[in-house]
Amino acid sequence: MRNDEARLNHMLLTLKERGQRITPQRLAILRVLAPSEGRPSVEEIYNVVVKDFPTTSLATVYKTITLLKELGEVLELEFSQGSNRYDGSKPFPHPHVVCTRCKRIVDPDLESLSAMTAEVSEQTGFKVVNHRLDFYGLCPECQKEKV
Amino acid sequence: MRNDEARLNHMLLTLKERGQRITPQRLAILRVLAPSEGRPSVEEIYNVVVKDFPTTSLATVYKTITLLKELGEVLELEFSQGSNRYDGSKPFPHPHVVCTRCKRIVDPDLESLSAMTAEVSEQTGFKVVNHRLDFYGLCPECQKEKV
DNA sequence: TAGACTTTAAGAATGATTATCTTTTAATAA
DNA sequence: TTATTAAAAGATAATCATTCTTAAAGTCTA
Repeated sequence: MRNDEARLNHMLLTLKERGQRITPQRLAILRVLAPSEGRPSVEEIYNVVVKDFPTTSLATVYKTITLLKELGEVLELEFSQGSNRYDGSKPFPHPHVVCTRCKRIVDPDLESLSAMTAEVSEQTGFKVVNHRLDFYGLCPECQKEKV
Repeated sequence: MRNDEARLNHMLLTLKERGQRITPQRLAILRVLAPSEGRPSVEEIYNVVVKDFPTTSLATVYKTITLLKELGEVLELEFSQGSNRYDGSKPFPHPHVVCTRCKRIVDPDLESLSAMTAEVSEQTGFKVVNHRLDFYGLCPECQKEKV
């Protein structure tokens, strides 16, 4: 997909601008994160990268992710149980819809989001700068399944 | 507050109905959870309970929380770093507004919520059964602070 | 009160993440 | 191209919330 390539190049540019080195391991990690299909966990990224660079350490993946987070080039989806997941494709806050059965994640495009953010500010006086909006339920396919 | 007492009684009733025992430790835990001011962590609940029952174990608090979650009497707020927090006062999904500076949490009453849920269903075909809607930003007081 | 079953307490185990420390390497300039 | 050097990688230990295990204590019922 053309878009993934653009994301990869953008991430590379950001690293260079900040004086960060482009190592083979980092490039391999970026290649996994740029499309971010399935929003991989650190473990999953590691499993891909280790095929090409067998000496890669989990610590390297963790450190690269931390760097990318600081640069605003990856979105961390936190889960208190199980591992966190990472989206390098859309590294800004956005709503998710998660199927609790097959674990599929969809990014809806919600017109009502700006209205809700406005309502939050108006009602609480908060200056909203970030959000985590996740909806959980059954996707169309899983609704058809019996059990 | 009258309301806290009603919550406590409701929780006790639920436990009894399900054939669960009301032990002194459990009662002490419920007393902390019913008002849920500050949405305490397991550690914080433990620190209160251990004053009256010095032999109490952290495991007991964890097990009671697990039981209450199963009975739908407490809402778990997950955080991948730091501990989870628990709301026994409003044990159903509801939006939060969190101050990233002073950590204060406010429950807004959002009219736009039903519209957004409808938009999610319409657009994705998901049957939405749950959500986690958290907004992060600065509360009015913290906006006034300089740094 | 005895017996059966729960719950508690204490500490070990787990698992994701972070920290530490040594070795290796990418980027720069001679 | 090579030497230099600060950054990054790799290996492994440490951390910390949570879960598990097992034995002792408590609760309820007959």
